[in-house]
Amino acid sequence: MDDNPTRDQPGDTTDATSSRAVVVPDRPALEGLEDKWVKRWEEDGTYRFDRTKTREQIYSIDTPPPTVSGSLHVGHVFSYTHTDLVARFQRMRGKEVYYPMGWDDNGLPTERRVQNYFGVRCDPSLPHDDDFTPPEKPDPKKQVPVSRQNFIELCEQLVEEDEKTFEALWRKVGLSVDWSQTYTTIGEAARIASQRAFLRNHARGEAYSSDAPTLWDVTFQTAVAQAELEAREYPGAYHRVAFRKPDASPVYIETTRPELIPAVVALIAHPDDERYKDLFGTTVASPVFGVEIPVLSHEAAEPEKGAGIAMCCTFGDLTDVQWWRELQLPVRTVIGRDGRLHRETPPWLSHAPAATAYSDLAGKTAFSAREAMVEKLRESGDLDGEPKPTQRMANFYEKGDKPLEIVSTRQWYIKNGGRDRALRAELIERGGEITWVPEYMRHRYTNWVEGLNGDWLVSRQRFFGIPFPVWYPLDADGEPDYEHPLMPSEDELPVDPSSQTPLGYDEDQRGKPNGFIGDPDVMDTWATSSLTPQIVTGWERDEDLFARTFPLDLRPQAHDIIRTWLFATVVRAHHENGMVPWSHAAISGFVVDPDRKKMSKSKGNVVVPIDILDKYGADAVRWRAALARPGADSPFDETQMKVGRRLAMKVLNASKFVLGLGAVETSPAAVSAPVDCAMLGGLANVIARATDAFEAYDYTTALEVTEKFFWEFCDDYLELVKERAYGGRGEEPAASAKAALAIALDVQLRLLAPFLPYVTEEVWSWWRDGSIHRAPWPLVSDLGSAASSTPDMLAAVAEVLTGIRGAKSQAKVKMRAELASVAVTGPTETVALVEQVADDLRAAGNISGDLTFSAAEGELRVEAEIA
RNA sequence: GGACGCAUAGCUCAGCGGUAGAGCGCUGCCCUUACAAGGCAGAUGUCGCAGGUUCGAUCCCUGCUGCGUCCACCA
Repeated sequence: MDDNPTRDQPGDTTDATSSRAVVVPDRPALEGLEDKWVKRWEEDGTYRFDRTKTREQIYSIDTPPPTVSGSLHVGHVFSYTHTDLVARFQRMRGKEVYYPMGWDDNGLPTERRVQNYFGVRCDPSLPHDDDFTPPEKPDPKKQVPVSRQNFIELCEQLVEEDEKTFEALWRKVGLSVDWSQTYTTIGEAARIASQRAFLRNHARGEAYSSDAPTLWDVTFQTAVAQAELEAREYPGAYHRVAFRKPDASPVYIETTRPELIPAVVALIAHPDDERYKDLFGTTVASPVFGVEIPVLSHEAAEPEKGAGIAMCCTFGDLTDVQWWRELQLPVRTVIGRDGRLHRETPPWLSHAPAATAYSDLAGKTAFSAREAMVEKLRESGDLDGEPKPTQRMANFYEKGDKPLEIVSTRQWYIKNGGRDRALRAELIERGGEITWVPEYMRHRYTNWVEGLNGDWLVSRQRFFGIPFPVWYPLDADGEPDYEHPLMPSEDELPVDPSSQTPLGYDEDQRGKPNGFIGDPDVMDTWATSSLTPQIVTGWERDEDLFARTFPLDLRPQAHDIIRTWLFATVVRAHHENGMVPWSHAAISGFVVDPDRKKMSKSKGNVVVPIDILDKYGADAVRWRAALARPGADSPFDETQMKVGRRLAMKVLNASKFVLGLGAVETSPAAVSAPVDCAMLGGLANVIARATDAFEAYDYTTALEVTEKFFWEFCDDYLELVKERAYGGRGEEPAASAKAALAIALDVQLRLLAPFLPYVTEEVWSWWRDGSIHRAPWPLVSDLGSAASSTPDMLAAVAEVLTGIRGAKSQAKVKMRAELASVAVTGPTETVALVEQVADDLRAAGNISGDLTFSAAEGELRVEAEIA
């Protein structure tokens, strides 16, 4: 590893000061600090991970890989800053911080961006074109079809550009990431890890394939998982429809999906429902098609809903799936993967007049088929009244805009406790092993796991993703044998079954009888990102690194993906490692717009981070981010950035002043004046409180405590000791003030360093060697005996100062105005404390006449007379 | 419908058994030799509602109301 001097743990800071020239600029400025230090930190390897450290010395972070196909908004900047605050604190506490960065470039969002950006679409049937160049001007209406491989190449090309932009932004924000430790979710390490973990899941029986009803997005033509669902309002209408008993009398059901009447397999009511008890076991005829349908009973039927008796189709909703499974009903599928009714007439409708009726629906989308069906029901007299419009909730794929259908397909699943009580209990217990920040976020996890209704569907019928390392043998008829998949050994990974062959087969046997086919599916992006702990720590790739970093210390992420990313990650580590992958989960809130609405591109309320960073500076933006407590949503208010900027400016100016006095000696032994000791006593409390807060991941309190002290330090203490520090009352009193100033500055810079990495580093460079970000976090013991046990003294003196300033403000004179007399009265003890600082007060208040102190009833009072 | 969170100054938020706090904003003053993209000073509240516990409740308990988030809800 490198042997850069900045890497040395400090200890060199104390002797560095004496031998080194202190260079304080005349006009310190915030402008240019970011470029300067980003460059220096890179050159010096300030945040480079030292892998010689042991697990106990290391603090490791499972950073969320941002989706590079999207754009970063202020919310990202805030939450990544939160992680960086913790990283910087831990680093200064002496931990070697393992802080990598990943890019999530895998999956559907990238595909969509590539389609729009280049004006292409993937057609897997096309051969690869070596010389392909995308159209110069992408035409969204006429996307050029390209082969799967060309498409993936374009994905990789675009993603690389995006990643550079993202990295530049993160560097500017000041993330103390080790930029030599990056990964992508489509990169080789991720591909190998994903396939290896899958092979092991499969070998242990945790992954299986199954041909079963699946939630299906007809736009993207892929299966989706429960975790990717979003319930949305969707306009529909109740249709009251008659099924006919053998005597032709009607049994009315209500449905919002009359187009599924050709797919009805049963009518179902609750077993205790008196209205339908007599019908159980009999059959009725479906309207229009006249198919004979059994009437059955099932507990899941709800008497209050609709007519109390439901038509069960394969498949309209998840209740249908339950009935179909539990009542062992036949499959009568009419909706295909493209969301249209099958073009061929289904066998159970092959008789006249059903076939004729169906031919009018064949090939139509669900929407048009519904209209056509309603017309037929009207004609046949089976529609009772008019359809009643309603807003119903329907499941959507979170990225899609058409309601999901349920289609029977073969898919890969990973067991997640959704169908196994014992596993579910184990996973809930794993959630309990994690320290949640904030604590109440654990409920989101528990709730989700308790509500699971099936295993985790991990296969997607897409292109830009990690393929399943699976082939299937074909029988003599060319039919795949899904029960006996062919899998590679781990040392062959990564494999692409569409271009590589399984052991014992030749490429020319692909797709031939007695040959093989590759599994065409890719893994869902969560199936890869659920392995980020393993990917970043070098699981099965770099056992040495793995031993030093796994399980990790921290998983930072937002609350909306607890059910997806966090839970999936726990599932994988539980299966593979038998433990939770990290000890802490820190959950960030969102940045919302001033109306408390979540920022989203479609609402047009997204704030672009680079503009804010350029305008106020990274330190200011980080300061604002730090005020958002873990888990709490935070409204974006640009005016608050100004406050952060002012703090950063104040750090520069106050430092310039202190160091300009020549106050650079930080020996506590030189501090003798009681008020100096009192100030350091207050600072000792601040160190203790900020440290405790940071240890508990409460960076907000750490900042508040530190910042409050800093402003008081500037407004009161600096003003108070200015004259004395200039040497107005002799050398020893001046030396005490200067030492106290230098110590306080040194400590406060370090306390502020995680929040304001740029200004603190800048000031540090004026008088210290090495990076402040590798300096040790301050300890109360650094202040030695100089910190007095009466920090109240400074507060009392500040109150008198305020009284003096108030008198001048009221008299509308300038603050330097001379005072003829000042009388301080109040509680005996407080007055006694203040009296010890009489000389400083006299100088700070420019009191030329009497300054008297006397005990009196009531609060501390200051009477001042203008000269 | 379920879970969780929130409700304190105009705004954003601290506080959490003992006389209500900060920053922003607002008002006034000050070109002060660290700082005018500044400094100083000042005003501002039935601490959501109703009960209970307590000598005492913004704080603890119960209920309610409102807001937010996640989940469930397709007959």
